[in-house]
Amino acid sequence: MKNKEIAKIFDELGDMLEFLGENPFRARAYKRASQIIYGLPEDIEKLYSSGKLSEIKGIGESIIHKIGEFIETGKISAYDEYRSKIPEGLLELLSVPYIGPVTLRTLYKTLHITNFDELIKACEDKLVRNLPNFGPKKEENILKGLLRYKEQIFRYPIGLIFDDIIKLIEDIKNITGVIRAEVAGSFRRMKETIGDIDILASGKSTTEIIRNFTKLPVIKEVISEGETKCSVVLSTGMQADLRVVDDNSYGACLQYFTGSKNHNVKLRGIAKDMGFKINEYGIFKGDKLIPCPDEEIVYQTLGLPWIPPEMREDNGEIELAQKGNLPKLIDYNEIKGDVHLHSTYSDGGESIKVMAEAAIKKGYEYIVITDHSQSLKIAKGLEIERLLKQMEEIDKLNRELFPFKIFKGSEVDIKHDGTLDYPDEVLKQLDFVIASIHSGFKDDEKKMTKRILNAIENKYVTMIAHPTGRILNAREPYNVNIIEVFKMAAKTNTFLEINAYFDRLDLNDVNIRIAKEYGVKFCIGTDSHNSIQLNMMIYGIGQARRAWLTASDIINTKKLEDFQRAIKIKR
DNA sequence: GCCGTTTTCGGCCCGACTGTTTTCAGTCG
Repeated sequence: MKNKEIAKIFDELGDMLEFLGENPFRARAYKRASQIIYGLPEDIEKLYSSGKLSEIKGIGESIIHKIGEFIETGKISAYDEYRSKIPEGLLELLSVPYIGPVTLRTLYKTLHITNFDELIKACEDKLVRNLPNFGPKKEENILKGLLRYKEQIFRYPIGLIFDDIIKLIEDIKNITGVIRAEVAGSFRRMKETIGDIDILASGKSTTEIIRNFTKLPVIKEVISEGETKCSVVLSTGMQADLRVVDDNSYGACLQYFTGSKNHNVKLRGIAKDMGFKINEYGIFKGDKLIPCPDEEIVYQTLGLPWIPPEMREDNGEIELAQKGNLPKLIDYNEIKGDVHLHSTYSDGGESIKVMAEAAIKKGYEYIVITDHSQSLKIAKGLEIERLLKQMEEIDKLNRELFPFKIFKGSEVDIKHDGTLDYPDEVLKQLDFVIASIHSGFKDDEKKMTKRILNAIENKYVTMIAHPTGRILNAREPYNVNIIEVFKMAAKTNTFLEINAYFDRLDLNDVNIRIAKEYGVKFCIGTDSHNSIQLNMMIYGIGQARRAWLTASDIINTKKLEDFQRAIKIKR
C-alpha cells in the first residue's frame, strides 16, 4: 500500500511551498490532502483505479493527477522540481519551536543556514540577533527551541503519560477559584502518541489561576504566561498549555481546544455559512453571544449531534453527523473480559489467581490466560507438560471463582518456518489460541505474509496478536502485506487483536479502519504482564473508537455465553 | 490547490502571546 508514502510527499510539498513563500492556501491544500490520504481506510491505488478519489473532498484534479503519476512512474515531477531547489534537511527546521516559514527563509537567505548544527552555531555566535526584525530574545528562543526539539523529537505514547496527566488535572482542580478542568487536545482524542498536553480550566480570576498553576511543583519552566493562557515545560520534559476561561465559555473552549485542527476548520466553515462566528468563547450571531457552557451546545447550534472526540479528525465524521448517521462507538465500559494475559508460568509477574481477581474487580466476566509457547525461551515459554499442568490449575480456579471464567489459552509463536510452536493435538485442547510473531522480524514481505497466513489458516488459531509488530518509538512494523492478512482473517473468522499495551497499540487506528472494511472482527487485549496493566484496556478501546468501531465489531464485548460461542465458530 | 442551492472566481477559522516594533508580523494551536 502506497498511502503513507504518498501522504508524506504531499506533506513535504506543503512544507516546501510554505518555505518558498508561495500561496499559503495552496500549501495548506497539500497538507490537508496529505492528512486525508494518511487516514484513508482503503488502498489508494484501488481508489485511484476505480476513479473514486474524486469523490473525496479535499482531493482535487491536480492532486489526483499527481497521485496517478506516482502510481505509474514512482515519482512526482512537481515534487522533484521543488526538492532540487531546497537543501536536504533544511525543512526539518520547520518542526522546531519558534521557527516558521518566514523565519526559516530569512535564516537561509541571509546566513545560508541549511541544517540544525549550522543554526545552533549561528545562534551561539550571536549572528541571528542582527537580522532584520530579529533580536536577542528571538535568537535565545530559537536556540532554546533547537535544544528542546533535539531532546523531544519523539511523541509520548499516551499510555506512558496517562496517569501523570490525570494527577496533574487533579492538582489543577485544587487551585483556588477553578470551577472545571480537563485535558483537551490529542490526549482527549486518544491519539496513540501525544506531543504536548492541552489543558482547559474555567474560573473567574483567570490571571490568578494561571499564576498559581505555574507554581505547581511539576512545572520546570514557564515558556509564556498571559492573562488567559500559558505554556510550561513539565519535569518530564513535556510541554503543557493551560487555557483558562469563564465557565460560560467552557464548552466552546473545550471544543476548540480538543481539535483536531482540521475538524475545527471545517466546523467553523459550516458556522460561517450559517451566519455564525465560532471561537473559543462561544458562538456569535453578529455581536450577540450564544453562551456555550457545554460542548453539546456548540454542535447543536450548528445542527449537529455531539461528535465523540476520538472521531474528530475530519475523516468524514462531520458529514456523517450531518446525515444523522454517527455510529454508536464502543463504550469504555463495554469490555467483558481480557483476552491476552501472561502469568508467572511464563514472563508475567503475578499468578493466574491474582490476575483473575484483578479482572473480577474490574467487573469482567472472564479472562483468557495466554502464556508464551515453548520456543520462546527468553520468556520462559511453556513446554507441553507445563502447559497441561497450567490447564489443571485453571480448572481448579474455575471451580473456585465460579461464575467467573478463566479460559485456557496460549500465545503461540509462529516459528520461522511458518509452523506453530505446538502441534494441533495440543492446540485443540485450548479454548483460545493466539498466534504471533516473536522472531525472524527481518523476513521479506512474501515470507512474513506467508508465515502469518499459515497461522490464520490453522483452524485452531482464534486470533493473531499485534499483527504488524510495530513498537512506538522503537520498531517499525514488519514487512507484511497487511491487506492479505485482513482478507484471510475475515474469510476464516480469525480475529485480529487490538493490542492495548501502551507502546504497541497494534493494530493502530488506520489499520483497524481498513480491516473493518474487509469484514474483520477484533478482540482488544492488554498483553498484561501484571494485574495493574489490565488498566491499559482504555488505550485499546481508544484506538477502536478512533477507528469508529462499535461493540458489535469487538468479540470481547460479548457476555460470557456469547463469547464462548464466538471463539468456537472457526472449529 | 480546492470548492461552490449565494459563487466556476474569489474566497479559504480565529485568537493569544511574543518580540520587534511604534502598529504589527510571526508563530502557535
